[in-house]
Amino acid sequence: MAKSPGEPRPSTPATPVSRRTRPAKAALSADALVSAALAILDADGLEAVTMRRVAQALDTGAASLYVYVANRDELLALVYDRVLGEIALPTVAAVGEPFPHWRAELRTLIRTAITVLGAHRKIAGVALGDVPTGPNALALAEAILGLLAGAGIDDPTRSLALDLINLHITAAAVEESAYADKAGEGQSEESAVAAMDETFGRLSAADYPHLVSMRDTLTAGSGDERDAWGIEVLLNGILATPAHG
Amino acid sequence: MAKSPGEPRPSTPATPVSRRTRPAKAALSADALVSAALAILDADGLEAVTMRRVAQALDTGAASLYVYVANRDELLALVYDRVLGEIALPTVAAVGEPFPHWRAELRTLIRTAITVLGAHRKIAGVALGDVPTGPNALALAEAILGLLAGAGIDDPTRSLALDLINLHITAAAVEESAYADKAGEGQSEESAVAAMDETFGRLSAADYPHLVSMRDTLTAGSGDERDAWGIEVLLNGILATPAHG
DNA sequence: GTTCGTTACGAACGTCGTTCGTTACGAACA
DNA sequence: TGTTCGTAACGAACGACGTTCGTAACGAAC
Repeated sequence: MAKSPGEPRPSTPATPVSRRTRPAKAALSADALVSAALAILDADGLEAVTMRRVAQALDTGAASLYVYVANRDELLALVYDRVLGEIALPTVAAVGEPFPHWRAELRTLIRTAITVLGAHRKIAGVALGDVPTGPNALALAEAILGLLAGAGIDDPTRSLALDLINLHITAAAVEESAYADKAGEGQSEESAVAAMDETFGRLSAADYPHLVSMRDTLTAGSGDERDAWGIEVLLNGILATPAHG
Repeated sequence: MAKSPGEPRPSTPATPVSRRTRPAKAALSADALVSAALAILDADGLEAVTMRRVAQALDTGAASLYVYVANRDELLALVYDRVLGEIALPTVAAVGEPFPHWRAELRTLIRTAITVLGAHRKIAGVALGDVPTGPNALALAEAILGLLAGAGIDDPTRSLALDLINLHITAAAVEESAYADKAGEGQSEESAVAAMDETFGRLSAADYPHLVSMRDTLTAGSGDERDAWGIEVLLNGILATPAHG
């Protein structure tokens, strides 16, 4: 990259070759930054999304990015909202109207959200804590609320349920992408399971009777099955637990 | 604390003043690193836990830490397990025996875990994805499994429930500490709520009917209430959702 | 008293996020 | 047409990061 830092700037440049000499250079914009950052994220992971790397992809310098984005965290928040935009949202009944298919729709929505977020490395981690308020985050929240309303759930319970569902989506997505990362890093999925199995095998049955007795069960089951079960637990639990319980 | 870096090492040191000249210097150890790291974590947050800073607290150089710890991530994993050790664990019935108080105990355990983890900044974030296998993490898992067994839940369901509960604990803890961080950063909790309220106030009722209609409800309720409700949802949902659905 | 393996550590490498002062541009105006 | 001027763009630099390397200091063993 940077050439030798020795020459401090030629006082009489032979050619005043500005970068603008290059003809068709797309204008910078926040959207362009997000696209570049997302591409790097998918290719090399969250920590590879550095300001320098994004700038390089856009054929410019890192300093130029700060015109469109306050800092790296803001850029990542924008990337997160862009990813949320990939989630297909159901059309939802109007306020006050029941919606019979709410359960199937909500199940699919949560599932899709986890899958989509999980497919983009650990980007979901940026949402843990920073209540996201991007347009796509709001649209997702609106859809979830609509489906819960269609189920006839009252306002206070719906508010709690929205938070819980959002929390579960982001957490499950982070976990899912963490697994995928590990599988891609060299160790196969099987070797990861084997390592876990070995950890349990080493445990003393006196200290950890339940863990040892469940050794086989703990490492069984695919991630998809666990995801699906978790969603059912959430839905069943929400229906069974009115606020002020 | 390094002195001025100007002199590159005197060829004939007037005093061969080694750091060992200092008399009572506690010996380094992994435990000492973890203690120092935890103190910095609590005082200044996760990102302040740098190798240099930990070394400084131990009156040594950053390079010395790598004798006891492979890298920063491993140190953070150790810190995480240390924090898990603060969680009071219930004594649990033997395998096969029912345990009538399982629900109250499990509720308290989950609540305590979230509170303890949440009290140590965003340390819980290091556990999202990296299935923790430290001694305290195993003990916590054993306790949860024991309580679930006391409830008479079958093996496959218990395995799924353990994962789900762990996921919820870590996610809820991260969120809780994120709130606390924000409150400590200057903006009070009220101003954070006010900002959120304003965000909702700006929304068009045509685009986000449910969000707008629930504006008041969404910002109501304390974090503790939300936590408690989430735990009930989990417990009710687990009971209502046997594996193989 | 000398050797030897281990622990400790200063210095350095490459990278990061971010800021600063300056340059180059294109539209507005004379 | 010629000039001005706000702003986008950028190279260089700052301070800090994780980590590695070669060397120095130590305690134990002989």
